[in-house]
Amino acid sequence: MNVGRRVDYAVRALAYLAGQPPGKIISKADIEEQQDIPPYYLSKIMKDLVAGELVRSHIGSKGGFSLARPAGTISIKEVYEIVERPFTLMECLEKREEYCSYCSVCTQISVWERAQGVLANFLAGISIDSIADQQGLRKRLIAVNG
Amino acid sequence: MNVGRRVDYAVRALAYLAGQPPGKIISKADIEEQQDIPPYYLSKIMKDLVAGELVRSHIGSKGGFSLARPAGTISIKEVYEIVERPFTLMECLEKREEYCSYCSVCTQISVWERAQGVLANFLAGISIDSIADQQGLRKRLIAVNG
DNA sequence: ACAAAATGGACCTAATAGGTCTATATTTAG
DNA sequence: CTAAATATAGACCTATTAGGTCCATTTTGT
Repeated sequence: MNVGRRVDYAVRALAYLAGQPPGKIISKADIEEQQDIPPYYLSKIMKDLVAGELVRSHIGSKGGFSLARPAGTISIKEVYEIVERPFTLMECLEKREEYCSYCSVCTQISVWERAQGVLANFLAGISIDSIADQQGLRKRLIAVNG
Repeated sequence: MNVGRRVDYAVRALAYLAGQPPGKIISKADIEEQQDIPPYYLSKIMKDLVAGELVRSHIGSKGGFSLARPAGTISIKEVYEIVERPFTLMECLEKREEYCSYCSVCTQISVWERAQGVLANFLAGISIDSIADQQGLRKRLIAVNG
C-alpha cells in the first residue's frame, strides 16, 4: 500500500476537472500549471485515468481532457486503484500462498483483511466532487498569501 | 505507509511470545524456527521491539525475550509504529509544507487525515493477545496438512 | 573458562517511486 | 493543405528502500 505522489497528482487533476463547467475540455498544460504537477509525469497519470475510464481524452489542437463521469460518482478508492494497482494493505491479501505459505493458518491475516476493508470503505465513500477545485492550487495559495 | 514483512514478522514474534506462559523466556532461535522468520532479519526487528519497550531482552546463556507488557495492552498500531516509523498514510500528513507547499490550501488533505484516523483507530483496537499463537506457524501448518 | 545467548553495525541486491525526454499520431485553425 | 497544438507511447535515468545476510562484540549462566 503506497499512497504517494501518483495518487496525489491524479486526485489534483481530477479535482481540477471537476471544478470546471461540465464537459469543458482542459488541456494537460493547463492542469500542470494550475495544479503544479510535473509535466511529463502527468502524461502517464492521465493515460491511466483515460484507460480507467474516469477521464475522456480529446486529441489534437484544442484538445485536452474532461471527466468521463459525474464527479459525484468517482470515488477516491477508485482513483487509487486505477493509478496505483490493487488496493491492498498487505501483499499477502492479494497473492495469498504465493506470497506467504502460512496463509491458511495465519493468526493475523484477518486483522489486515478487516483493516483494509475499513479503509476501502471509507475511501469509497469520498467522491471527487467533494474536493473539486475551481481555481487550482497555485491560485489558491496566492489568494491566501495575499 | 508500508505494511510489509517487517511488520508481519514483528507481529508473528509478538504473537508467539504472547502464546507462551507469561514471563517465560524464549530465545530468538526458537522464534525464528517456530515462526519461520529469517534469522538475521529477526535480530533487527527484536532490537526495535526492545527499544520500543514492547519486549524485554535477556542477554547471555539461557537468554532470550519475553513480553514487557500484558499482550492485551499491546496494539497492532503500536507495533507498526515501533518497527516501521510513524503511522502515516501520506507523507504530507507528517511533513506538511516541507513535503508539499500547498498544504494550507489543499482540498484533499483532510480526506487522507480522516482515512488515516479511521485506520489507526481500527488497528489501535486490535491487541496482540487476540492473535496469540502458542504453537507457531510451522506446527500449525503441519497440523492442518496432516 | 566456556558456551549460549543478545547487540551493534556493516554490507549487499532487486525493486520501485518519481521524474525526464523524444518520437509519433491526431485534430483543428487558418 | 499546411502548420500548430495537442495527446500517446514508450524508453530511460536516479535515489531510496525493503528485505536480507554476515560477523565481531558483549553479557551471562553453568
